[in-house]
Amino acid sequence: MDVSRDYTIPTLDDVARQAGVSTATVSRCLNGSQKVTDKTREKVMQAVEALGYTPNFGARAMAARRTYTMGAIIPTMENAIFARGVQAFQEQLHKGGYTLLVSSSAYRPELEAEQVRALVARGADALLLIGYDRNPSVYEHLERRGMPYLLAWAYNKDSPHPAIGFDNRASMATLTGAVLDKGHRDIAIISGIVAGNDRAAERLRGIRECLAARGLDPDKAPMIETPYEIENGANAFETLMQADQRPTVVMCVNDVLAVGAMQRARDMGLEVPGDVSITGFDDIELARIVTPQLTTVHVPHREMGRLAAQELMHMLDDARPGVSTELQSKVCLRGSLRALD
Amino acid sequence: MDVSRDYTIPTLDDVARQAGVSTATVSRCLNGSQKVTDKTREKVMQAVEALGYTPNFGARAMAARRTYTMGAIIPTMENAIFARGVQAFQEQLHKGGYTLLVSSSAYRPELEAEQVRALVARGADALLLIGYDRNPSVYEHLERRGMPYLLAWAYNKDSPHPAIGFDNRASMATLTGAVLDKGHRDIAIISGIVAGNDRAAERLRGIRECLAARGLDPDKAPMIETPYEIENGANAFETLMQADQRPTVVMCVNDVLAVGAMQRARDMGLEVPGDVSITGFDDIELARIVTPQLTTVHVPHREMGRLAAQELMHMLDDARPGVSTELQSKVCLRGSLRALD
DNA sequence: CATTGGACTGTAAGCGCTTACATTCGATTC
DNA sequence: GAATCGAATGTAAGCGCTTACAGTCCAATG
Repeated sequence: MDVSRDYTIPTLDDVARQAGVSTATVSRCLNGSQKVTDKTREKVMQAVEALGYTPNFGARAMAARRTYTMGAIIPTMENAIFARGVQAFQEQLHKGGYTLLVSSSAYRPELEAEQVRALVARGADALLLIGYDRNPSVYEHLERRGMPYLLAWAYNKDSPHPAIGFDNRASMATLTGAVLDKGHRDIAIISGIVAGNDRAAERLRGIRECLAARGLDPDKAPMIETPYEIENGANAFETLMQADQRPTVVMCVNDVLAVGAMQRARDMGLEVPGDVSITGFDDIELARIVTPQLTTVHVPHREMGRLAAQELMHMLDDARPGVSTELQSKVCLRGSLRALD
Repeated sequence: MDVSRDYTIPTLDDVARQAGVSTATVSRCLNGSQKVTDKTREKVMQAVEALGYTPNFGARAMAARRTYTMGAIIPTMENAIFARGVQAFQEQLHKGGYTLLVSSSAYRPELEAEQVRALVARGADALLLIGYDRNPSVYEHLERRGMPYLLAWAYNKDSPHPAIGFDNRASMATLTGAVLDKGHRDIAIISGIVAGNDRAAERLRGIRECLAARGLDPDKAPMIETPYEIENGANAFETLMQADQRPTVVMCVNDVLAVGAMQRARDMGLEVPGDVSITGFDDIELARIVTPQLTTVHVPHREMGRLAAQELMHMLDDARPGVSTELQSKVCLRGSLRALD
């Protein structure tokens, strides 16, 4: 008798023995196959209950070669940029009987590649990734194993990769237009790190193109590039405001940076929007919590998440390639942006 | 020739064949065993590279009966209450070579039980859970399989379960004392749902006990119990402020509710803290972002996460039961609480 | 009553990996 | 040069599950 452990993890065999049937029958019960008598099913379920049996996921995955698990790799969990979208993604998956595994790449490309491998290794049936820019070897790895994937938070009609998102460049251009319409000409920019981040890059481009189209020189607009953190937004703002010619508006490439800017403005004793206007992008929850509320671009996060889940499940069910979808964003004018007289 | 798929997922066997060695040798290379010649190792690594091989996690878990994966089940990912702690938890685990799997129970006990099973099934070596209150069957299930676990965000010296956290009741009592010291006597309370949530329950108790100790009747303090959502905090605040005798301070059981309250105060045209003071609990990032900054209780989230990871890894390494640790919280007096004249 | 067919159940072959144990191979020692 | 021994490598037995295929059973049929 083995004394070292007085507990045993019950297996399918244990259940089968206890119920007096074969393992195949137990498996069939557990997987909702019709070909089981009610009487048998009941016996089995009782045994399962009595033993406190839970199927071993790894074994099941290996035998069935299907896990009903989706993987998602997002650049960050620390700030809320992706929270709502992922939440909706997961809710929709849940309805379809799928489980979601999320991991974060901290905006580091090599980490993303590692996470992809990890999720693939864990048997994810398909993957959700953010944006287009990444090492080609990642796409290669995915192709090589025939792993279905979908990109989100970006849309580029010229790309071969299936994606569901919106046009970051055009959205930001629209917002910039609105800022110019308010009479602003001295614009400063706080951007996220552009390398390996097409969303940030496209948004920045959107501002510059709009400025150029309106006859302003984009290169004249002071710009700071900094990682997506509230604190960084605050520091960047402070630096920008120390220039000889202060900007009348600071446009941030996302809400997190913008909130940091607002915070520092307050700490510096500057009124928003009286002394300086501030804009963001994403319309995360924070945008409405700050005082004044933040002018930003609303992204249909929830819908994007939901549709991404649907598309991925269809791809799997029908074994067909992914289809891209473009969603619309919307500029939200709120208190942080004022009209110049 | 199989035409239906032109890709094949390489296996250990493929690598072994390509490298001209046995699967055992390949496995040894991959798992860092010393017993391999440098020459052999090199051959193997080349084959791995050439084939783009990634080990199948499920198979590995099954064979090795160890996954180097920890599971954590937190009540919510949607608001940031647990974000920093979990982040630190995961960083520390990473240093020890562990991977973290997180899932959220949405404050629903039955869902938590399901998640526990799911993580166990996925082969988690150990689990991190939040607080004490849960269905006994969960603890039973854990015991039965000999699954190591640790509780966090709460500490109760009388409980048999290993935990790492702080005394929610005493912390809240201290804050309440500070509020009373400022001259407040008309206190209203916004609490989270207490059922199945010992943290909320203890915090509430902390307020009531402090009031009683100071000769005030706890039952006189208006109280609203509502789920942890900004919006709910806002609504509760509005309701409380419609009473005949307005409170001079609204104490919230966590920062999320408090931020909601502040938001609604602003929308109702009430000055904080001029017209009404507001306090929170947790000291999440938001607490410093709102204007005025929130008076709250600082919880050592990061340290808690880090220590939890260490303890769990030690439990696994030494195959020993968990040890409880109590951490200290600290009241942070900030702009949202004013002294009554 | 023998035959047939359909519905359920059982048998057993893997899924891709780790690892105890057996084997081989050199180098060292006498 | 034979014996010895430790290190490197190979062999093969599972880990817990699903599922193709085979087998069984019983009611319906002739």
